[in-house]
Amino acid sequence: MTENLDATDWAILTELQRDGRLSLTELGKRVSLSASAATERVRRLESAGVITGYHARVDLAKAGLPVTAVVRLKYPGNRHAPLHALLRERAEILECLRTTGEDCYLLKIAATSLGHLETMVDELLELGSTTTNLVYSEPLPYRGLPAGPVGGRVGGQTGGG
Amino acid sequence: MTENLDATDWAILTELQRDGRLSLTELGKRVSLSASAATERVRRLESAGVITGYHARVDLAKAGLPVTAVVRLKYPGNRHAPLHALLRERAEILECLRTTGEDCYLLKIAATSLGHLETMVDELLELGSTTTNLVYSEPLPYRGLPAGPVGGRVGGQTGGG
DNA sequence: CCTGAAAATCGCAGTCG
DNA sequence: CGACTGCGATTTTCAGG
Repeated sequence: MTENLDATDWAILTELQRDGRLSLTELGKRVSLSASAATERVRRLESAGVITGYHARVDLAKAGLPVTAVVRLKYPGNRHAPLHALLRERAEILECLRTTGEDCYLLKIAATSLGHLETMVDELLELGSTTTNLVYSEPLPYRGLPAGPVGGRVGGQTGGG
Repeated sequence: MTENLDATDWAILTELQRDGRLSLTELGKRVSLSASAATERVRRLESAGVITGYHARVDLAKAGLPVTAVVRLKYPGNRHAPLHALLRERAEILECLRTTGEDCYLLKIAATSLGHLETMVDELLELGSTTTNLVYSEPLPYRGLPAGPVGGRVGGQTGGG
């Protein structure tokens, strides 16, 4: 499952999470590898599915979406189709997690205004009951994963396949 | 606030959100601009703070963090310092949102195991009471913002302050 | 915003440890 | 088998229109 990443792989992941547009030459320098060696490592991480993609991050407020909210959706029954359709259709839904607990789904929504958010919530209310919380701020701007096989390997068994 | 983005800017944002490593040449082609014009647009979006960065996305499970959880933190009083310290210290905390509602903070945590998650939650319990939900799956893999000044400009006033 | 040339980078070979 | 070196193509960057 975990593709057995060594320290160099982790260094690469850290750098590319920090700056996804890093040239392979510069990346090589930072992890003490030649450009071609770094390239091969990166290609391997990509095809192994460890790196799933590279994306620009956009400031929501500056892009005209000053309202962010977290909506929890309590979804009776198991008919996922309508929700999935909504996820595809409404690009304002930035993220959707299916979770344990009373609320089956947790959605992160960006809106142009409270009115806009209200419209979005109304659409969700056709599926189930919702709990909405506005987002004041994001105290954790951005950061990648822990750099390396995380220190806290507590209770290590991840379910020995 | 919103830096007055035109259709071309939005096209650029869409492309770069989909593939952050797109060459400026290729980007130019896709938005019908010369490479240098595309470059200037991108530079402008970057320095205006609309594009906040470029990041590689990593598959959590493949990187050895198969357990993801959402933890809501009910934080009595207004002493933010200890939490902020924890956010800096613990890279397992992927995201932190300060929200309205009974729970002041919402955290997204990645862990190597349930035991590891338990340790994380214990640390948070020193700050306040928590509600934890495991994440089954993420039905919405990745997607950028809505392409353009969002259709639903409903109730347009974003609160004139 | 486009054209055009210099510099850097990328991708592909080949070769060594 | 994994990592370093040399050449052609592409891309980036900077000047000028």
